[in-house]
Amino acid sequence: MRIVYMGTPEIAATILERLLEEPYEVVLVVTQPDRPKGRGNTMTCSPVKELAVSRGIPVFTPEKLRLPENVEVVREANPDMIVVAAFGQILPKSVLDIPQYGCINVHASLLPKYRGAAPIQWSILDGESETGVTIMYMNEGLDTGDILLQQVVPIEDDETGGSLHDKLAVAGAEALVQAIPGILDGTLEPVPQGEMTTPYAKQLTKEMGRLDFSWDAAKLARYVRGLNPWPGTFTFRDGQMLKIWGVEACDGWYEALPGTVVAVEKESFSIQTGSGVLRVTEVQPQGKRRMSAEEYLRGYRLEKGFILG
RNA sequence: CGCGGGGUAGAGCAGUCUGGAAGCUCGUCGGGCUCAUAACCCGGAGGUCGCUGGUUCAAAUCCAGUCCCCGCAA
Repeated sequence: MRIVYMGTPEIAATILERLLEEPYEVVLVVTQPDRPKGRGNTMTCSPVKELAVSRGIPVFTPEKLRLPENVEVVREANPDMIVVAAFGQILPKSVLDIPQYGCINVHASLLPKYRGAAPIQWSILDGESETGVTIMYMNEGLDTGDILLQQVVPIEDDETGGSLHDKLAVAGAEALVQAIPGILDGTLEPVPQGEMTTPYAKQLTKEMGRLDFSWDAAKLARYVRGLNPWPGTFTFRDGQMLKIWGVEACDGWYEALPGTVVAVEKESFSIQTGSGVLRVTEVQPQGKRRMSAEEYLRGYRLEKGFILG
């Protein structure tokens, strides 16, 4: 069977790598064009492109897939099935109609929950106790196609966006290769999605990581975990950014404004929030590397009563 | 050449502008106090100040180059 694979970031590369272990023929990989990235703005290619190139698979990087000449490239690959995972572009109907077995999408949530760009992190931010992956047919909506297969993944208490991302990448890859035979022989029954019960999992931004200490400590802790490692959470101290990487939500209340440092111990310091206290255990000062709160406190003395934010 | 911060004892920082004997907090080692301690007191070890070259009587500090780490923006 001929497959055209479309995907861009790390999670899509993990899934592609697993797919390549199966006896299908991945004839073309479609991914986002190289972009200037990081310090120095060096041109960087997507993880999916990197993998495809290393395996000698043809790569197509259209700026806009929906342009007719680009659709034609996909058609000429003559795919029996198109597999899409975090591609980053909407597929026009002209592409959806190409393969006889349809366009299959791997999505990192239990649809219809968390349609959108960042389902993994939002499930943590919202305090969900479980999430999962969905294999579905694609249609013209945004993550609205009929469901073929789902797999639940629990969210641990110390789960971070990064750790959950890795788990869902593996789960998604396994679910995909498990689903494909059932799709081919028609034994996997597509089930329409219900109404979405969560807000759209909109794209994450750096600004989302700015901690508002008037929130309750539990929510702040979820943000610190969910936005780790990207985009990360931060506050300010004397105008300098201070990234917050490790925290613990505690009960307790001090007579102090949210954002006030209410306790400084050997290995941590605590901040008053709108409700409860946030105990900080790992930070990163601007221009410095990540370090434990213990290390931080040795050099950057912090006094009780100091206000962050 | 996108903008910017930084590399100083095992760790985290100050000192650099205004060159002139290497400092702070913690750890570590030894001793003391204590019923006891992660607490307190006394004492010690540990650094070619990222690397290379230059200026100078003298460079962590000034100049040039180079390697590495990080933040922002995209």
